[in-house]
Amino acid sequence: MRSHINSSSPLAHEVLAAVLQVRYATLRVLLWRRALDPHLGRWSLPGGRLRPDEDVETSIRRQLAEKVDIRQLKHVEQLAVFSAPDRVPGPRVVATAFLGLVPSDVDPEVPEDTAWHEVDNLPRTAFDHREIVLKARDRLRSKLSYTNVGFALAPHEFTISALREIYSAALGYKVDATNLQRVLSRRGLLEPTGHTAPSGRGGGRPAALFSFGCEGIRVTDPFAVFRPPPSRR
Amino acid sequence: MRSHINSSSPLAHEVLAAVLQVRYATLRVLLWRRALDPHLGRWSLPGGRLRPDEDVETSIRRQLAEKVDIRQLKHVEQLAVFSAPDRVPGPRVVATAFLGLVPSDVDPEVPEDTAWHEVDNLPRTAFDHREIVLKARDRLRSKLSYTNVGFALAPHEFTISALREIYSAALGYKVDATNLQRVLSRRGLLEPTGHTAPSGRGGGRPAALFSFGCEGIRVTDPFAVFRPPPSRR
DNA sequence: ACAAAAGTGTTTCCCGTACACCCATGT
DNA sequence: ACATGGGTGTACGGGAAACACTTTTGT
Repeated sequence: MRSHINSSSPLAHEVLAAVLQVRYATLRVLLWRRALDPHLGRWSLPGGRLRPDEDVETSIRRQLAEKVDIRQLKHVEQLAVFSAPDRVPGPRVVATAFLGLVPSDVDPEVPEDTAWHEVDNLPRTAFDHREIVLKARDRLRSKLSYTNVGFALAPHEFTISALREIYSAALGYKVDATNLQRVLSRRGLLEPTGHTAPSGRGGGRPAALFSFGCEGIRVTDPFAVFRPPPSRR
Repeated sequence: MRSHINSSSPLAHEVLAAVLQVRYATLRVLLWRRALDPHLGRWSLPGGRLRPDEDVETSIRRQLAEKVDIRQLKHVEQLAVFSAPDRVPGPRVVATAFLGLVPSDVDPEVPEDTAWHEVDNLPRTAFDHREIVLKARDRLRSKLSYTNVGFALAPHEFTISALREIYSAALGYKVDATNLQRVLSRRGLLEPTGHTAPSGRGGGRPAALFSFGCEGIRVTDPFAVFRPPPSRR
């Protein structure tokens, strides 16, 4: 029988975040170099202990504020719990992992011991952090296709080809600019701003600038199959 | 600076599971009546404290074994962490919630204080358990369309119309038997067993029996859009 | 014969893709 | 003029939904 009075086996709880950004046509993650002994010098995810008065999301936002300007974090979502008893040496720590997204146009001031790393070319990481990063990448990849998360990776204003670079880098393969525009337009996500970007060195037609109308994640393609019957009016 | 030595603010961690089953054309969840004081008498999710030597999935499987035959649990997956500081009265408890699925043909012996309840007509529940159940339901609904989770709700052998009842109950609206068969066949999930079911009281053609070939969850419709280019050979 | 339930065929629609073609600008 | 990159139009294919039609049983 379980009881809420019998408080057996308390343990520590940490929150970690894989903060992702697309830059230089690559998907990157924010890591910091450990300054303490277990796995000293290895790269690890930002985060830390859960405090008594905060829930996990509040906690990760607070802790990330030390690394990046919190307003630049356009999206945060729970990833999974990592709880293998030996996932860190010493006393047991259960971790709640998050996925965070930062638009590609911001270059946040990060502390000295912190740096961006290519997700597809990770350095040696501490503990199970590599696994967490890869899970974050996979989550992002699937959500790009059926939600509007793209807004959290894109600058406020962008050309279609810039957006194409972002989607391509995140997904790991080239997407067609034409169809990207068509799909996002059909879903009502793309708003023309009226502005245009100057054409590049070799000439070329100046590109129109767009922005994502909506803030906040939304499912845009909820049911691939077994759709509910269209609501009669 | 975070440290793995400075073990500040330990707390308790519990694991909970929303175990779902379709029966009598309704989606049901396994709840048990609390015998202890905080929220005594209210219905709550099975689960309990995480032990020092187990990860969360091992823990929930162990604890569910007290309620249902573990072999009947066809699918288990993490749902989310619930961590509001005041989610339970008294000392703080963080919960990792799971979704569990049981096929519709098993009628497990459940302890006396345990019973199935309609998900769409829940009784008063303890703590935040209602929220957890609804989240489990929503997760199941979306996964039915792009994965093969259906296998975890269906009996080993079934007719298409029986399967239709299951999908309809889980999704909350009628699905077309014809298209259900076509979609699942196209995805290579349905295997004809060769057997047929006897026809009902009013006659009617006897139905062919099918089974899901695969055990274990698989994504069957990975990318709605932005598909990777077909791999050249 | 008739009703009932299962299964099949056909049609339609929509979405995503591929690709050819047109447009605007710099040199 | 011509190269360069942006944008549009069109045609194709596939998957899913809707629904009529056929098949097989019981009464």
